[in-house]
Amino acid sequence: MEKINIKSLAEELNLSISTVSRALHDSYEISAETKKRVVELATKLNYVPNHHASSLRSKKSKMIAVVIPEVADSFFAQAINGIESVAQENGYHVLIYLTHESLQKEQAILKDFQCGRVDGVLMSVSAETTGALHIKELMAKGIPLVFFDRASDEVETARITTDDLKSSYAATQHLLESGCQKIALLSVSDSLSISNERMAGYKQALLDHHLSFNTADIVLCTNNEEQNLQRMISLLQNSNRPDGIIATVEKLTTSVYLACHSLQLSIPNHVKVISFSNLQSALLLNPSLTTITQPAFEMGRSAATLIFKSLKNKNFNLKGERLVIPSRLDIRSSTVT
Amino acid sequence: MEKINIKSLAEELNLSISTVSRALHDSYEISAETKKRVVELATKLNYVPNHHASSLRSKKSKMIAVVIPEVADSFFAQAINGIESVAQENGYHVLIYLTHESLQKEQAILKDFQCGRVDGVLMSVSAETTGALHIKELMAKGIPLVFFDRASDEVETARITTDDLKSSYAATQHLLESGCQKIALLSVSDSLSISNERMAGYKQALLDHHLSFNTADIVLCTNNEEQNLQRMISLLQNSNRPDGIIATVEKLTTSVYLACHSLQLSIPNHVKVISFSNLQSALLLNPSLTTITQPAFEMGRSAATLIFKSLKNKNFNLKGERLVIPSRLDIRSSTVT
DNA sequence: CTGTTAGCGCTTTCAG
DNA sequence: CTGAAAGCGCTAACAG
Repeated sequence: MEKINIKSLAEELNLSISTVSRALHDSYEISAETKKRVVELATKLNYVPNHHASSLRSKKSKMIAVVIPEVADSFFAQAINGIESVAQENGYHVLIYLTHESLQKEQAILKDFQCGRVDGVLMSVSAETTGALHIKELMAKGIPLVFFDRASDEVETARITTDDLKSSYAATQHLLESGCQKIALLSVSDSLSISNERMAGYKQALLDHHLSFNTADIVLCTNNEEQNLQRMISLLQNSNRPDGIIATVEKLTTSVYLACHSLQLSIPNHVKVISFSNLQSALLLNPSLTTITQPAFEMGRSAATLIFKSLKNKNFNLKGERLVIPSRLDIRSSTVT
Repeated sequence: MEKINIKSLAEELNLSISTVSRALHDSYEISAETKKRVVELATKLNYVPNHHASSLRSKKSKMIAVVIPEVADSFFAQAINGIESVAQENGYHVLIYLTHESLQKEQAILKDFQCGRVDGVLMSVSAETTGALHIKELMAKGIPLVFFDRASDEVETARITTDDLKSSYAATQHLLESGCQKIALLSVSDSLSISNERMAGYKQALLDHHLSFNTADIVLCTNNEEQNLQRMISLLQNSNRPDGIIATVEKLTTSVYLACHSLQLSIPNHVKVISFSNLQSALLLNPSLTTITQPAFEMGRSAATLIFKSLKNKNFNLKGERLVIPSRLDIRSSTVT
C-alpha cells in the first residue's frame, strides 16, 4: 500500500497540495464542493496527517507537558486525569515527565522544551528545587507555564493551589479541639511555598490557642522512606511524644502508621492523625484517618484550562492568575491499633 | 537573540551542517577534535535540537504512548511511574491517553498514531472494547504494541499480566477457609480476558471445595458509581446475602464499603472483603481489607522494557512474549463497622 | 574525516 | 477560489 499524504491526495483529485491542505483545515477560501471531495477521499483512504511535519512548519506542537515529582501519589494521578480530560476536549496531547524530586532532572526536562517540543507546560516543582532559572529561561522563549499545587515564588506566572494555610489551620484547630496537647507537623521541604503555607497555618493556629510553638515539633522528611520511618519512630517513642500529627503529604502517613504499629500505639487513641490527601476510595475505606482532601482533579482541570486559554488567546496574560481551590476537612475517628 | 540551530552552529564553526549533525550524534566518522569544538559551541550557545525536524526526517519520534482507561485508579498511577522511569532511562518521552473505557475514544487515539506520532504503544484495553481492528491496523503499520494488565485476545502481541486466575483462586480459597459460605464476585466486564481469568479462578476454587457455583453471585458492574452502589445494596440487603466478596477492581471496593456502611454491616464480621488493588499507602493504613496486591510498577517497567527492546532490536518478535508477574495476597482482618 | 544535496510532509506567503 | 514555490530544521545517502 502506497503511503498516503496530502500530496497523494492532491494528485488523485487533480488539485494542488495547498488546496488540499486548506480544505482539510476547513479554510474559508475553499469552495464547499472542493472541501467535500477532499474530505471524502481523505476518509476513504484513511488519511492520517503527519503531525511532525505540521509541527515543524507551523511551530505549534499541539502538545502540553505535565511535569510533576511523581505519580505514585494519588494527588497527581487525579490531577493528570483532570488535565488529560481538558486536553482531549481541546485537541491537545499530554506528555508526562517525572522529576522524582530531583532538580537536575527538572532542569534537563525543561531545557528540552526550549526547542518547541510542547506549546505549554503544567508544573509542580520538585521539593529539591530552589533556583528558578530553568523555569525563567523556558518562559523567556515564550512557552507559557502554569504551576499547580507546588509553585515557585521566584517565577511570575499563573498558579493553581489549594487553601493550604487555611486548611492546615483548620486541621491544627481540629486536633486542639479534640484535646491534643502537642501536635507535630510532618513536612517535606522548607523552601516550597506550599510547605511554608501549611507550616504557617499550623503555627497560627497554635498561637491563636495560646500555645507555644516548638521547632522540634516540625519534622522535615525526605524522599527516603526508611529514613522517614526511623524519624517517626524516634518522634513517637519519645516520652514527650506528640498526641497529634499532621502529615502535609499523603505518603508520610504510611510512615506514621507503620511507626505506630511497631510501637503499639493506637490511632487515634494515643495519637490523632490528619493527613493532606487525595485517596478517593482508600481513605474512604479507612475509618481512622481524618484527611484534608485536596481537589486534585479540579486543580488539574483548572491548570489545563488556563494554559489553553493562554494558548488560544495570545495576548492573555498568565501573570496575574491566582486560583485557590478549597480543600475539605474530612473528619473520621474510629480506632485502630 | 538569533535562533540557534545546527545551521548557525555550522556557520559559526566553518563546518558543514552535516558535520555538525554527525558530531552531535557522536558519529564515529568525525574527528575527536571537531566533535569537541562542536559540542563546546553547542553547550555555550545553549543549543537545543528541534525534535520535530528530526522526527520528520528520521521517521522516529522517540516517543511512546500509554493508552489506559483511567489514571484515577492507583494501579495505573504506579504503572505510569514504572513506564516513565524506563522511558527516561532510554531517552524516550511518554504520552498519556485516557480512554475512559470508551471504545470510540480508543479507536480515535490509536488512529492518530498511524502517522508515526509515536514509536510504540503500551496499552490496557478499555472494558468496552470488543473488536480489535483498530489495534491490528496500527500494528500493521509497523508500530509495536504491548498489552499490560488488560489484553485483547484477538491480537497477537506481547502481554504483561498478573496471575489473575491463580490469585482469584487464592482469594476465594482464603474466604472459604475463613468460613465463608456464600461468596460474591464483582466484575467489570464479561469480555476482558482479565475478567474471565479472575472469574475462572473463583469458579475453580468453589468447585474444588465442592461448592456449587451460582450465576447470581457474579455481579457485573459498570462505570457508573451510583448504579454500582445500588447493586451492592440490593446484593447485601438480600436475606440470602453473601458473607464474602471479591472485588476484581479496586474502585468497586468503595461501593462495597459504602453499602455496608449504609446497611450497618460490619467488615469483616458480617462480610469479608478481598479487593484486587494497588494502593500502597492507603490500604496499608486500612486494617480491614485483605487485598490482592498487584505489581503495577513492575508491570509498567516490564511492558516498557519490552517495547524498547523491540524498538532497538528491529527483528525482535513480540508475539511470543507472555510475562506473568505474580501478585500478592495481603491478609488483614481488623473489624470495621 | 568532511561537504553537497535531496528531501521528510506540511503550512503559508504570494500570485493569479 | 486555487496553484506555485519556498522553506521549517534535520538526516542520510553519496561523493570526495
